[in-house]
Amino acid sequence: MEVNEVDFFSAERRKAVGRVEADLGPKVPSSCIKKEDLTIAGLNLLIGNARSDLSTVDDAVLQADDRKESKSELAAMRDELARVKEENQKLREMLNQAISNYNALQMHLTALRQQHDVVDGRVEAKNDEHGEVLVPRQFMDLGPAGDADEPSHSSTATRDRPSPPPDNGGVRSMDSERRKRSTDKEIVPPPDHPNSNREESSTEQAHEAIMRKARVSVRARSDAPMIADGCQWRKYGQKMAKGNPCPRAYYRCTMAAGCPVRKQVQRCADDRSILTTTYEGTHNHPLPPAAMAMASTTSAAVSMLLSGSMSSPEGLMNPSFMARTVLPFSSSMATISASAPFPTVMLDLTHRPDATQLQRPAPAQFQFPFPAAAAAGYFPVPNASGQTHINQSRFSGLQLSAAMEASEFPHPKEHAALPPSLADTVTAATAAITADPNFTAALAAAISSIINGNHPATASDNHDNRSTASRTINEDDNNATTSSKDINPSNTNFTATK
DNA sequence: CGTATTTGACCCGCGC
DNA sequence: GCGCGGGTCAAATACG
Repeated sequence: MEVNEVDFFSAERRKAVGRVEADLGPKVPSSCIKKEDLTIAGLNLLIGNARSDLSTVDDAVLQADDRKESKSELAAMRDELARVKEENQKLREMLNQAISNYNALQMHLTALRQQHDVVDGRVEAKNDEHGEVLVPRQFMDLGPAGDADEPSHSSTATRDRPSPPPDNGGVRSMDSERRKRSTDKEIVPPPDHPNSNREESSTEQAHEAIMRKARVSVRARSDAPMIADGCQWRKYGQKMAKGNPCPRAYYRCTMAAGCPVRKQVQRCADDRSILTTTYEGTHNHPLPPAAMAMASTTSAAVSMLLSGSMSSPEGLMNPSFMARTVLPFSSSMATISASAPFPTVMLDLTHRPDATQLQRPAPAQFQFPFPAAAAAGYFPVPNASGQTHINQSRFSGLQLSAAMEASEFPHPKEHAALPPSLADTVTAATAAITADPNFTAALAAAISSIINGNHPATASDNHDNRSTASRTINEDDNNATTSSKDINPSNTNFTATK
């Protein structure tokens, strides 16, 4: 009887393991790359199946665990269970690897679509030149390609090449962008397009508008003027913000001409060792691995916000739902705010880990702490309403060596500004967090899993950045030097360290 | 000399 | 309509 039970559960486990292995074979990620559309759906299915199978394994283990007591083969069963659990753990790691690959694949898909859209945009622009389809500039600005053909980019580049004469009545090109941005707040549907489905384009407009405006904030302790996130930035402004004696600095991504991504960096008024970096926009160019964390996080967060704000904010922002789904454990914080003016995700990396977290073994998977009671404000966020606070992971507990950080980001000029003592482990941790694709994968995959559960169609679509369409200006301006700088893509150290 | 940063001016949205 | 604050521009300046 006892032996039969063991055999039964072992058989069940083996069957499940077999299915998981079949699903998660090492060829999964690469084989899925070939067909974009099939890739996302296929991986989603695989991940879902794998999760289901792992649950079966868990159940078998638990049931066996319950029944084994007082049996004569207790010791043998324990050994067996230990092996089962170990195998189970390995399978989980495989699943996480698949999820990471899936996420990387999504980013790859995003890049491919961006390139595709650039081509489309140019084709469209060409048609316009021939007068077949006259699309008003304003429409172009409001369209899905919005960011890419923003006149702002001409102004962005005007630093380095002579500005065209202000023949528009002295209104700077950036002003039209600002007007457009203000229009975006109301998500005004675009003027009729001869070949467009108004409803569909309206939805796309809304998605694009939110994508464009969504922000990711990172709070981290750092003495450096700016955290290293793998991207190249140029400072274009600084302002004193009300209520904070520390100036706020404005940076623009210079890794590619016309990249719409910007960030603001400001020290916390209360604790000046805390640096708050707010990212806005979506990169219109492929990113080095070290820079994909923020981009992916932004994209995933926006997807989440989209799926929630568009249909069911309560459902999306239900902490227990998210806790069940993706964030089973945790200690420091991430905040997701869908409230005005911009949907914002804030990651608080300033909290020291506790001992248990430091001691916990670190399987290469995302384990975001997320107590259900984390609904009340834990750290100050401008938007006080409609927030969900997510207690997040042991990322804040990363204690990476300064040497690792240095080797990770050998080039960006911002590093030159870092204090000579790179022994600031918090800075290193921050950099690691923002640069670690595993973090990206963890957060993005977690968020994507929610999205896929609620809105299967939106997860990958929302990564679709069409902002590069019809971007034709200043492709060769001053960014050549910075963009040519080699960002060391090898960040496997972080994975190994964790 | 080319590039990046600084900084005062400007524009816009918003609240009153 | 006006003032305030946020965000950006672009000439001046600094830097390598």
